[in-house]
Amino acid sequence: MLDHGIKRTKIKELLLTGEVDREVVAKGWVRTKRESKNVIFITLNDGSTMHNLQVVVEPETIARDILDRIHTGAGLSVRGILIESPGAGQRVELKANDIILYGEADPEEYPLQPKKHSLEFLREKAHLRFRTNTFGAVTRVRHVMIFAIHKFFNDKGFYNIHSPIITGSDAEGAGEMFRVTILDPVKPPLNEKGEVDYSEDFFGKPTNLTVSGQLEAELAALAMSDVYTFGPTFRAENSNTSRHLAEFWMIEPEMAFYDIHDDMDLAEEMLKYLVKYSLDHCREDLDFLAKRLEDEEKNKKQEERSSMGLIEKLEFVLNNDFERITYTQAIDILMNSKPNKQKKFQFVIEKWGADMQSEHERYLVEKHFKKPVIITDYPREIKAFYMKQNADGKTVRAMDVLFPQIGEIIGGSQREEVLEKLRQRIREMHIPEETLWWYLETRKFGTVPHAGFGLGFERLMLFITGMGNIRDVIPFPRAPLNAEF
RNA sequence: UCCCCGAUAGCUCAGCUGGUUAGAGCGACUGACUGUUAAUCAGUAGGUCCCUGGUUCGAGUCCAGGUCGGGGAGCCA
Repeated sequence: MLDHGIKRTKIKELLLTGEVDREVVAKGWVRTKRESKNVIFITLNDGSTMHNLQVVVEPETIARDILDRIHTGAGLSVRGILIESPGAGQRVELKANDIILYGEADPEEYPLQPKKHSLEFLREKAHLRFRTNTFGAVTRVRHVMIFAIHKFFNDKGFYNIHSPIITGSDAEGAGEMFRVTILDPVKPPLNEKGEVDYSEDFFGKPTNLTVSGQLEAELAALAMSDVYTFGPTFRAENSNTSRHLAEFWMIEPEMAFYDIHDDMDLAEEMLKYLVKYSLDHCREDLDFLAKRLEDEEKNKKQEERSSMGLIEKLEFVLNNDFERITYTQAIDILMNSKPNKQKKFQFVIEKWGADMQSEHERYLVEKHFKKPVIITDYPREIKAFYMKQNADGKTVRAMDVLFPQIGEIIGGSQREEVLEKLRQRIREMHIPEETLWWYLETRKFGTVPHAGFGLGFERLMLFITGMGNIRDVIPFPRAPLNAEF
């Protein structure tokens, strides 16, 4: 678009290069306007950076009618000369010669006024919250993390696999699924028994949205060696927490010839890579989010305040090895812990085999080790059918990576590659074997040891940005009773 | 799904043991002033006190049910 006869330059570039005394065009949305007799200041943002461009207008140069209609939220194009700023606070500013007002924003109605808004309020305005500093920063960081994930795997020779979003198998066992159907919900076709006849449905059988791409990733890994998926994942659980979504994005690498230790090494290397990448490429946005978090912490009671700032927390993860312990060791630590002995835990650990609650995970990560912890070799009874069974007959080669505040950020395992052991586990868990025939054939033909894990992308985003609610790190969160926008 | 808390102006909130015209700050608007930085100062407008029912002479306030939101738990990533 050449509305002013000159190509538009993004604000990030205008501020970065700082080449003054040249004619440029900037486009964006008004954050604030300050008006006085001899000069008007318009603060413009176009999403390319946290920072705003200060547009300076001498009232007589621009039609009064236009100036009166510019308010917070309006969309404009400004042609002018980029000059050194005489004022403090910015190096350069744009002295306007011409302004095109694309769209007004009636200040009586526009919800985002130049003041602090609560995240809860902004969640209800998800269509406009991209225009706020906080959500703009989160959006930029989110993009950089998506890119870094692909770069990490690409540099290591992994292949990205698009696993299916609609699936005919409900054997993954990772949670409640969303049904996909074109049948009439009021009058579905029925069979002789009076049940819904899915042979009449689009796929000729019941289908759902995927809860995991892992099983398909395994198929690919058992030919391509190293693969990963990065796609949307759907869980129809009635989860109402700040850490769960009904629709989220998951990264699932799957590697042939990896054992559980290789798997852990990769998980740790990847998390550190992503943290470092964010510090190297999103520093301004992270500094802003750190400041935001700090201000928020000031309103908290002393004992609830976190001991580290956002940047320190990220650097801490980067500079320390994750603690690796077995489930058995974890249970020992917990059973001998003060809160357990004094019955301070809501769920007191009494014996080996108990499932760990988040209070226990939090104790290990935040109190005992004070750093990320990887727990391995869980009792087989509390883990999925596909996990590699240990020789002790009691445990499986699972690993969970636990992070402060968010808890489980990664769940993974070495996979059971021995056909008979896998079959036996499937039967014990009453999973219909025939629905997994294709999965089992990879163990029948050229099976090899392999491993993988799942990283919840929005959980990573929580950690990187320091945001407290998962609904604020994804543009349009889907959660129970919430599918607006 | 369970436990706890909340819903009052556009936003964030105050409103005592029920009492007559429901308040503040911010934002918006108007004016003054100013190379300003979420400017400053003065003024103006703005309310179905979430919904339904109940108790009462009288309900923003008390009770019951519901809806929505937040925190925690479970499920998990």
